[in-house]
Amino acid sequence: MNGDSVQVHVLRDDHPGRRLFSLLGNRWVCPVILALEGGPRRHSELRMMIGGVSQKMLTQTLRLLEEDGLVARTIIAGPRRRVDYELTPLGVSFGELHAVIYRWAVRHEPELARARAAYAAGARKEAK
Amino acid sequence: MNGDSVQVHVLRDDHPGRRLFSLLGNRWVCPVILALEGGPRRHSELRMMIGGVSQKMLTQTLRLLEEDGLVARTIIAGPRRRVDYELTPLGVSFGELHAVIYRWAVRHEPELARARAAYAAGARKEAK
DNA sequence: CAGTATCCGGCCGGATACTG
DNA sequence: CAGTATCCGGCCGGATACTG
Repeated sequence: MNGDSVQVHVLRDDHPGRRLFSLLGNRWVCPVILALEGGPRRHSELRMMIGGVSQKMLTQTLRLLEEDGLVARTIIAGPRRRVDYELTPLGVSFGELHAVIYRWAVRHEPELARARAAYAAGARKEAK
Repeated sequence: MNGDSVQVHVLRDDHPGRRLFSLLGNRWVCPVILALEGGPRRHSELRMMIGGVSQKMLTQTLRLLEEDGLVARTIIAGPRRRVDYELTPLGVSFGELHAVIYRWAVRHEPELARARAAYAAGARKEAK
């Protein structure tokens, strides 16, 4: 609630939210989280669910999420080895946060589109 | 609420939230928004408030926010020309969203730290 | 299948010099 | 002051080849 106390911390490079923000900005983090909301998935299943992701980027993203404890990786040994990925409770909570942001985006989409159109149309003329 | 409908859209490259997420991940967007929550500021004031930002990055970030209608740029002509930046109503709303994310980060910080420590300590050994 | 290992072009962001 | 214009190194992410 106190804007000042938030400001002091958030302006620093290592504040608690920094890593979270960069996680949110990551191209594949949100798609992966969403794909996992339906339950545990294997690497190959995820690749098919998420269009356009390369094998390297998918592995990299999964490691990142694993490191932050949002995703758990389980190896099931046997004649046909398999590897499952699933959301941890923390990952589920993160998914809810994601939904909040997404809803904000959807709600304000018209305003955002209008602003961009105005800017592109040359609102910058008078600024120049 | 319906996870499926969100999923369908968010997996695409051009969904409404995409741009917002990349905005949140931007290194300087949040610091600038926070610095502007105290009222209109000039370029040079912002540079001093936000440690470590270069002149180029500050200008670039302000243009980005201006383009999305989160920040308004006003030129006050006169013998001593000056340029003010301030949050639009949309920008203020965005700041509130930011606070929600920040609070999530603070609340879950202990869990995140624990997960990272466990990962670094070699939770990956058994995975290898 | 679920990765690791390389190569490699493109973009991002910092430093520096210059302008109305 | 509030920028624009360049240069330039480093990292990010895709493509490709190889492995247990």
